[in-house]
Amino acid sequence: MKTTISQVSEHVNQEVTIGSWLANKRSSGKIAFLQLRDGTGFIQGVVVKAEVDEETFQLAKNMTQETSLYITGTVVEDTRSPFGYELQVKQLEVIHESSDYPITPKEHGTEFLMDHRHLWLRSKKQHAIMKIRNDIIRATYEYFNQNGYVKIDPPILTGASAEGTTELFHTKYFDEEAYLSQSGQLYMEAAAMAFGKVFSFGPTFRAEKSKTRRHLIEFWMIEPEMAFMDHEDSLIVQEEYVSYIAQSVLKNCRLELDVLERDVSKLENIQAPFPRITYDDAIKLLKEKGYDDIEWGEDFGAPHETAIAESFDKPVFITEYPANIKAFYMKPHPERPEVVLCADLIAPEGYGEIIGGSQRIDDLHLMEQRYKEHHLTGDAYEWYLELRKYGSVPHSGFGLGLERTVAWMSGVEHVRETIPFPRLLNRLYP
RNA sequence: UCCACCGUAGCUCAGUGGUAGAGCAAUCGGCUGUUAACCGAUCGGUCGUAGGUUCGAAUCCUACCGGUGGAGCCA
Repeated sequence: MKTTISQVSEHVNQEVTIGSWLANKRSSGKIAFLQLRDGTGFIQGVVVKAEVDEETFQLAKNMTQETSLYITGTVVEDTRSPFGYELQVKQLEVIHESSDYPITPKEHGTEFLMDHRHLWLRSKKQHAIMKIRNDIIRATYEYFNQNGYVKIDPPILTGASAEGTTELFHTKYFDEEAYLSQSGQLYMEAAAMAFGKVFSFGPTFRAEKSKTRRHLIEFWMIEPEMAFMDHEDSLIVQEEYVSYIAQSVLKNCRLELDVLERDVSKLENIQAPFPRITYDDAIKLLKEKGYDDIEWGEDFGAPHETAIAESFDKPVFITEYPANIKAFYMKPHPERPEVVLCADLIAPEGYGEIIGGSQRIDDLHLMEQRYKEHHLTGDAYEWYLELRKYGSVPHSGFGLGLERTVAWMSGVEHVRETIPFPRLLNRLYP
């Protein structure tokens, strides 16, 4: 009977056939251990010389790394196996013999692994990270669908940008100039006015020459936008959603977290509500901690964010930033117009900013004033202004960076391992 | 873009002025419970590129190319 490694627990003491690849092997004169993978998991096949014909045993002994094969044997429970099960092999059928597979069981450097990303994805740790990524995406759809959101897909080719400050990728749109989307937000605001509560999930592109463990040139963002919800309502959605993801990963990815040696107590702690600190108090906190390289009105650097996050045992919201260091569309605080109704969610353990969100300006005249201040002119922005003209309502939204979230949940050091084929500074291949 | 460090065998690295090394991988042999298995043998190099100093350069100097870590910017 054909099955997969993930299904073997349902076939104990039965004979099964599994299409698989040889990840590694060990052998002695009379027994061979085949470490097999099939995409759904990893299992060990045991080939005992006395129990198979000579040809099969020789085949097992000489099999090369990453050879593809159909393996037939009896599923047995065995406590010596990390998966709880083993395959007592009866028969081997090689599909394709691999030779000189470059990624060996020993250590490799970053450049070599990145050059072989198409093969690196096969290894156990990368496999675990991608499974966690998949579960976070699945949990995202589940959470927003359960809470009455409609998934809306903003365009990737755009004629305008949400935040003019960051560098954009330029491209030709026939005879016009176009940009690759760096955020779907403006379109999601239009969608919220049509569907109430919406969310998007898609790639975004930033032509920033960033070179840190938290940056990718191409990354995926989840951007909910909610009509009739103010800043406070939005924070509640954010902490509920992030908690939902964390608990989902804990429930569905135990094996993967184990492979990654993730300290699960850190994930168990991700439960709403999250602590909040205003920008004003964050500045005070930093001063108390001895940081004298920042003044009110300046944005936090990575070390500042980490220092603030270290003061809390959960992710923390930093709220109400000065208006002049934030995006033009953010709504000013009603009593303090020098700050805006926004929040960044900072993850613990140095994973940095996971979410940026705000209540949006809903007043036409104020938005027109912001347009003037930011020199936003031309047709590209006209439609966005119209959203404030035809039944404008209070609304809020946020953007969650998927790769940073995956890195955080998985406990991996660098976001380049959290996307199948990362686009980095100076890396467009494979 | 700036700062720091690194480019030596397929991979990970040692070698700091006097004949190019180890472990892993690969190939051959041994081993009945291995967990990055182990033991023996074999194979494997224009020391990133170009120039300079020197009797002699992987080693010292200059430039360039590539990489890694960090900063800024951001999710």
